[in-house]
Amino acid sequence: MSKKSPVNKQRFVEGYLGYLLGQANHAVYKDFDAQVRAAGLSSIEWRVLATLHDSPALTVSDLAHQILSKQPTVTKLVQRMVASGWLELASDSGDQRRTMVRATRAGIACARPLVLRARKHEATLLAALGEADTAALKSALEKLAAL
Amino acid sequence: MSKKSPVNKQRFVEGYLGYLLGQANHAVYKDFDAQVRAAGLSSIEWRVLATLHDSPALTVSDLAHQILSKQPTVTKLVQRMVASGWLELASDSGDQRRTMVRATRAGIACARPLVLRARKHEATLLAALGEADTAALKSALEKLAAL
DNA sequence: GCAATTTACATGAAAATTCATGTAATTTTT
DNA sequence: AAAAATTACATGAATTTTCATGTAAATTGC
Repeated sequence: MSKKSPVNKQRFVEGYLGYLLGQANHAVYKDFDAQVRAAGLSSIEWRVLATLHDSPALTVSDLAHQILSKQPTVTKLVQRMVASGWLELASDSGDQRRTMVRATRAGIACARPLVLRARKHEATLLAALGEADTAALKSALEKLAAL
Repeated sequence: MSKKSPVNKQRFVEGYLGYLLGQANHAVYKDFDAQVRAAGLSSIEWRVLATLHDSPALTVSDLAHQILSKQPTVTKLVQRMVASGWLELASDSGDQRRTMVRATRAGIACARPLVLRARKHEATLLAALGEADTAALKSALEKLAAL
């Protein structure tokens, strides 16, 4: 690995917010990813089902926005997930341009145990952080996300 | 867009740490991304140069680890960036298996103005957060990244 | 010091993503 | 109400990423 010097900010990326966020994100996600793969999902498919399993149908664009991906990516991802039986499409009677996407029973069934594990995993992490830090962290992240 | 209800945690992803981190990460990165593209870099190329512009040569694996990517991805990314003149390769006399990667003058010259802008961008964001929240945030993120 | 194992990277084929653009439905202008 | 502009999504081609595996160098065990 690499020797860890205590608070060594020689290099730009050390301490840089973008890098810290990326690292934390990656660290948090990495453990859990194994469980996602074991359930037969890719990371992005998990994000889709985590979003849709307890949500009414979303448009392709809304879904793309929620999972932080681009519209063409999601169009094709959704097509694959429909073929896999995890999602289904419907049209919006009010606006024929829209493609409404929702989870099927199978998709929800696939997501549910993962959601439970995700909650547990999060609880473990947050317990390690402590309540005070957790509250501060979530609040700061929400502020950042809101710009 | 979507109506914002105040603290509505009906849906799983709302308030979920993985989602919050992803959102914050995305929000922070998104503004800045335009400047990266304007400098002729992709996001991942920026990460490489941000890492290498002020660092001694790294192995391909170390670089992959630092930019949170996989080794084959980085091998090929590096090959492209060598062709673009931003990186150069060297061998390690002690271990012939290694490929050492470092930024060229051109790569450093490309990165430097972006680094300045990244610092400014970060300062703006953190100013909006406030000093206390900033300290708490960075500390919590470091803890998370350390597992 | 040789065989077995591990480490570091490269690579080919397959899959996913992205960009640019296309098409159709809706909304806005005038 | 027709034309213009915008919105929502799909798609083809090119690029990038990923997985599985290959190769060569270094390390470990005996």
